[in-house]
Amino acid sequence: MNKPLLNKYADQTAMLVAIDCIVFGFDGENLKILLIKRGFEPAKDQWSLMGGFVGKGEDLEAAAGRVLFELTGLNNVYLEQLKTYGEPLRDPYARTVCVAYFAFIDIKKYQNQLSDEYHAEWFQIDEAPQLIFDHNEMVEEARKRVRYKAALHPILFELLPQKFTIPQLQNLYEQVYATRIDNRNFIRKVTSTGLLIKLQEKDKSGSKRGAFYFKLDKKKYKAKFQSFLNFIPNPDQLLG
Amino acid sequence: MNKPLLNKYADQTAMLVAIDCIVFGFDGENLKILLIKRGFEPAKDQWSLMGGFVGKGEDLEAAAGRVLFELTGLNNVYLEQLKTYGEPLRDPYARTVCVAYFAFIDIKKYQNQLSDEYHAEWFQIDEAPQLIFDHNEMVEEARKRVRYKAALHPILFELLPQKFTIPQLQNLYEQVYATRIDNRNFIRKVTSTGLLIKLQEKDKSGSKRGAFYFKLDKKKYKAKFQSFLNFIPNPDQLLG
DNA sequence: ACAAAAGTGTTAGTTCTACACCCATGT
DNA sequence: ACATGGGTGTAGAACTAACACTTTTGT
Repeated sequence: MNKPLLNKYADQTAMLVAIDCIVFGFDGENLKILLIKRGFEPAKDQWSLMGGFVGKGEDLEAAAGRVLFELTGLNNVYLEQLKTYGEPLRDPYARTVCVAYFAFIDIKKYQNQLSDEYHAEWFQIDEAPQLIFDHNEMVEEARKRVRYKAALHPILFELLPQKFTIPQLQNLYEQVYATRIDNRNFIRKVTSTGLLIKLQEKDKSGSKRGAFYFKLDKKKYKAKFQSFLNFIPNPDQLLG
Repeated sequence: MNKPLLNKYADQTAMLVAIDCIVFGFDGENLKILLIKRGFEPAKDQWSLMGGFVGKGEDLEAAAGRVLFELTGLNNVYLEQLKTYGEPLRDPYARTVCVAYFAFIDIKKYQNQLSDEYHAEWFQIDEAPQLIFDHNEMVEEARKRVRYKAALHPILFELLPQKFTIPQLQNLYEQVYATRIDNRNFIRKVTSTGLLIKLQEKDKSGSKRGAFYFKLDKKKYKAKFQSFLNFIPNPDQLLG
């Protein structure tokens, strides 16, 4: 801005604004998050969420997208603003307000080599290390938000490849909610949404019989995304 | 912070951080929002949300609470972080990242005289004027969020006085969703939650017969706040 | 007596959950 | 032939939505 600051503005304290991303991935077995080894002080070499400062003329979501691209080489990642953290001492070095985003990526699209400079690693959520600043709290809130949202909306499809099987999908829900789901009821629910298109092809990697692949009906997915779908039985009990 | 900035930090652009509050109130008839006439440039004398800059050692939520207190004279207001807005040009005067909160207050507790310096006024939402910057967008998103959340959680009680009648409560839901609700089904739902304690006293202002007052069972309210309560029939259709 | 809002029950349809067996295939 | 995971059906319970009349009381 090249205008002179007005009185009301002039007295204010400017702060750094950062974004951090909680990146979730699913490898078919476990739900994971992507962490990096921080390359600079403070807290150099400690595990951390991937983040970065918001640039001068940069929008918040654009900053998150940029940071994700730097880390994963992926664009068009599912990205949602989680919450903004502004506790004055959260970053011991400078007053930094942090807008946290969570992201879902198809873990198989992740290009490990691209992120060598960050020493990025996937962790099972329960086995994740201690993180810097308030990042553990962010991860916890992101998990809660994901559980909340996925109980009502078909958000978890963003974690799967384009072709997936229903057992894979069920396993993903079971991971997210750390619970067992009855497969007959689950299949009935997901198919009754009309969101899935059955393919001829089968995935034989998981069993001898093989499981049919499905893909998302993109149009219906977009149309129904805001509907309450109720994938999870008794969700109340699982949201703690 | 009195340490020297590190390289990684030193190059970054500091920004102003503000909070804005979408303050909802309910007068028994209509759902309203509280707006002020902005007292300083830019956009002096235009209608605006109540807001303020985040102070040097101040937490975000504390800043929102402070601003609300300045405006209404009330403490312990229901306050929830909505979303953070950071479009680079959203404030034409200086790069300002804004953390928006929404608040619910019992409109009768509002002390009009305290806010004379802001020229605050209650507006029916549909009759609200054009607001500065991106504030109209914030109001729209807050309305959506309230509709979403109130369909599942007993949040709207925060808008009512301690004693309220079921017809008042129903009217509030009807205002929020701009819909008519069947009173028999509504009563059954709210009473079956166990959240209400019936008082002996009646409110005779609305009818000759009078309607019994109820109050919240605070313990159950806290315990059940996270449960999915489903107050609204077919909520999908109403959330647009 | 009547107007105006409060309060009360029932039924049919839908959805939810719990539950157990057969199927297809590779080895 | 058998082991492994994939896929299918049903019945009882719970919940939802649609629906209309009686009660109370101030005027």
